[in-house]
Order: sequence, then structure tokens, then C-alpha cells
Amino acid sequence: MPELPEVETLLRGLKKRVLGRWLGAVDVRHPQVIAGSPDEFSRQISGRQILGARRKGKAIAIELGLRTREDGGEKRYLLVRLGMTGQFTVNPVAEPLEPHTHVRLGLDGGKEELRYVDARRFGRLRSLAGEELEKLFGGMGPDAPRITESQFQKALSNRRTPLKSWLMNQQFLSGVGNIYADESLYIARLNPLIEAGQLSARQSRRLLRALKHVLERAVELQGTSFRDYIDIEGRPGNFLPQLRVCRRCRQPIERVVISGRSSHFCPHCQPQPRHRTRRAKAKRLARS
DNA sequence: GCAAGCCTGACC
DNA sequence: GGTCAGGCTTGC
Repeated sequence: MPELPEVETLLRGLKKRVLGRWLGAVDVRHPQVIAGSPDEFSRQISGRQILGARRKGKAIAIELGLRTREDGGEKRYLLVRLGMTGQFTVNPVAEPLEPHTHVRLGLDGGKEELRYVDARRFGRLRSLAGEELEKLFGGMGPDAPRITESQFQKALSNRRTPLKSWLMNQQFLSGVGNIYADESLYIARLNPLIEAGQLSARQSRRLLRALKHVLERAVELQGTSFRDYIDIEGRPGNFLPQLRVCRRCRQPIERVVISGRSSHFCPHCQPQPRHRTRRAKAKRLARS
């Protein structure tokens, strides 16, 4: 299931395999995975050269060059969001299609193609003009692996939403999904229900450190082995049965639902926020 | 029946 | 504006 490290891996793969190549025929086999009109999508992206690819959070934008003068000199971007089961692969055209292959993008002379496969069809492909892309990426918070401490703290301030929801809200910080949100909260020993804006400077530093550590580690391990990487739920990828006890203190892991997402945490190591004392409140007021 | 990411729409 | 529930989808 693609979280940021998986998306980063795809980005690297795309750069390696398709940069400089030309998109030929576009075959949309299941219109649902195209945002907007599938016909327009095909028309807008086919016949263009792949000039680059970049990522923000879990979204990838593939830069497509000018085709002819009739394009009005407009570049296009192919925006890819993998949802939860989306995959992109380069295959020989003659190779049999995997089930759930929804889009085929011909490459160059037509011997190979890019295939979009997505069992659950939560993912979306979309054709965007340059300014549409800038607007979209501009509306997203800083990319999680690159956010600075001051950006992080600023984004947290005054947010009343639970820390867990905050971490997963792409407009504050982009690229964090459920697993890495839980995992970084666990490492930072922070309860998912703490109000985001209530974190002390120290706690937010701890959280950011944990988050970056988890993401970096996951990117490193991608494609080699996840075997020595076990998240809080005990899932290396997500195959192993769930871990029921905290690996730090051996107490049972608790599950709560926050903004419709299940969150796993250790009530002992990540204690519930204490209610604010009058003294703490006075202190806060004095500071502001 | 539950899990996921993201969008829509409803609520204050 | 900020926040959150609901719905999409299918394999386990």
C-alpha cells in the first residue's frame, strides 16, 4: 500500500525508465480512474514527450512537453495518485494484462507501454495545465521529509484537531499516511488524540525527528527488505499478524478511531493528554 | 466487516 | 474557515 516511500520509489523508477520517451496511444479501460473526462485526458496527454517527474507528498506529476503548435504552447502534467492499491509498471505490449489494468499508455514506437493497475480504484490519473498543477501543489503543506522545524511548528500552532488527524491532513504537511503517522507518534511517545496546537516545542521537535526517521528508513528499505522493519501494528509490509502488545513495555496496544481512521497506540508509553491545569493555562497566557 | 487515501458535503 | 463523517472499492 503506497505511502510516501513507495511513491518515492515509483518516482525514481519512472525517471529511470521513461524519461525522454514519448507517449503514444492512450487506452483507458476503466474510466473511473481518470479524474475528469477520459477522452479529454487521452487527447491532452498523448503524443507528448516525458520531460520530467516530481513529487509532492504522495502525488507525482509527470511533465509532458509540447506536441505541436496547435497545443497553444501549453505544457501538460500527468498527475498520478496511487490511492491505496495503485501501481505503475513498464511492460512489453505483448505481455498479458494483469487483472485490474485500467490504463495503458503506449511508449515510443509501441513495443512497450506504461500500465496503471489498481484493484480498488482509489487512485486517480489526471491531466493538468501548468497553473493547475502549481495551484494544487501550492495548496499542499511542505513535503514531510523536507519540512523544517520552524515550518512544522508554525503549521501546528493553534490547530485544535487531534495530532493524528493533523499529521494526515495534506494541507498542513504532505505525504503522511496512517501507518507512518501511528509509527512516528509511537516513537515520539505522543498520544494521537493530543490537540495539535498543544504540543510543546520539545514535543514537536521529537515528533518531527521521529517522522523523518521513519520515512527515511522506509525509503532506504524499499526494494530491499522490510523484514527488519516492523511498525507499531507489527506489519513489516502488511503481511504479518498484528502485534498486540507494545514492544517497549509489553502492554496491550489500544485501537481508537480518529477522523474515521483507526489508530494504534500504547496507552502506557503514549499516555492520554492530562487536562490542563490552571497553572499551565496561566503560564500559557503569560507567554502569549 | 474491515482497511486504506482522498474528495465531497455538512456542520459549527 | 475549520473540522469531520461518509463514500468509494475489493481482497482478506
